[in-house]
Amino acid sequence: MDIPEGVIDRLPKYARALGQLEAEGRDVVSSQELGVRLNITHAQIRKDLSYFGRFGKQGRGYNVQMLLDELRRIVGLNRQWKMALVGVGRLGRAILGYEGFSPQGFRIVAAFDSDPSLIGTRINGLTVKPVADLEKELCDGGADIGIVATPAETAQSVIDSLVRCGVRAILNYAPAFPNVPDGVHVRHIDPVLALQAMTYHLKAGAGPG
Amino acid sequence: MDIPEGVIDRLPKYARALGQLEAEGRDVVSSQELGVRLNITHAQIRKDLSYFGRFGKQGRGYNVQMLLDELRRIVGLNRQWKMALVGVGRLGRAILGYEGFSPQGFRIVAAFDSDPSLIGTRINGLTVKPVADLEKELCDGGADIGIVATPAETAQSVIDSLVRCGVRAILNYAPAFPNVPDGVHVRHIDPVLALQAMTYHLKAGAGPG
DNA sequence: GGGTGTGAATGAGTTCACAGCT
DNA sequence: AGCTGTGAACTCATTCACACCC
Repeated sequence: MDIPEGVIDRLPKYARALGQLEAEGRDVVSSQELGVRLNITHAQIRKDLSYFGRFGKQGRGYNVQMLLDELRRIVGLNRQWKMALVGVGRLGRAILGYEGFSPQGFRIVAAFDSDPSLIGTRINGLTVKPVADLEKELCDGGADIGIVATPAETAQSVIDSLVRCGVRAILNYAPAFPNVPDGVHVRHIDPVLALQAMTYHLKAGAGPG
Repeated sequence: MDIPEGVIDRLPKYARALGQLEAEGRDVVSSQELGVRLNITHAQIRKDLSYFGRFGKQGRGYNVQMLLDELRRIVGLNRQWKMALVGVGRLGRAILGYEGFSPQGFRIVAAFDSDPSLIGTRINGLTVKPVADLEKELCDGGADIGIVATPAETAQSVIDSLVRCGVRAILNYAPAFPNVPDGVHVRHIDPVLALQAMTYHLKAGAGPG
């Protein structure tokens, strides 16, 4: 069975909202209420969940704890993921210092850079290694996910290296669109593109859209 | 005429690629070649551009400089945009220090926080102001775009304030999905959600998808 | 009554394929 | 020959609406 990518994108949102509901001590939630929290229609939520099973009770809704457990299992949030960071410039250091990853099970276990003045330095408990050693260090399954925070010019070769090491998921902060083989997933974090997509609407006038 | 959002998202990518081609000294480019650079089909590119006009020459392709100018005009990249940052914690300071905005015409002109120990301090040439003064400071058209880097709990109220000041575009780094009126555009930067959407595929096995 | 699960209907977006220009 | 621009075909995703269950 093939699940639309849009569905996959929403599952973590559901999990996050359910985590909040759990923290609020709620036992049960309806697709309606979940939808209001996330700006998603209730029909959409039920349809999405129906790809994976029947988790609700008619007339009642979903058990918060149970649905949260199911979603964590489906999305793969019930384990630790090891990440390798490439590029320890200004942006890379901010990523290393970000406290939001580890509570969600994402841990940066290696950091690489090409700048000799950075190599060997310790940042947040991690020693920066030369990017030339990336494949040597990582190809024994050292990381599940790659984070690329290099200049655009080097992103493709870095990603090629990561892919050769079996990395099949890449979070790309570089302003570039590298090619990857089938089965490798890339997500782009690009605030400038996000801003530019919005300026189109700002420029166009006050109307919605 | 109503333009699909996916088209709007791709226009800045075209502009970026054309900027690179220009820097490489290229005069002409085909939809085919542009597509290879961006992992977008040539039919898609031609269709996207056709929403706005006829910019190419059959048998030849697109004039790089001319198409770049047109796209900049369409997307609104040919002017300066003023942004207000709310939340000057660890993440907010990284955003203030990011060098990628100003070359693209995006300038942070104000920074707000609720932490008394931050208020009044200068960061990157900007004095941090109390978030309580946001509407007073901004409602005279002080900013076109809001950047929200607060905790999830305060994101909604901050965004409400920004919207009351006429801000119609928000770049949201907070892990929250606030409600905004029609005509206000929100883009979410959420690396954890991006990672979680990928772990679904990692967990599922080695196949593509 | 209230809310789920789901086939059917609708809608949106992408790809095809080709006429037409250079 | 080469490449654009675009209606038509098609694929994919969302919404509707209702049977069914609590």
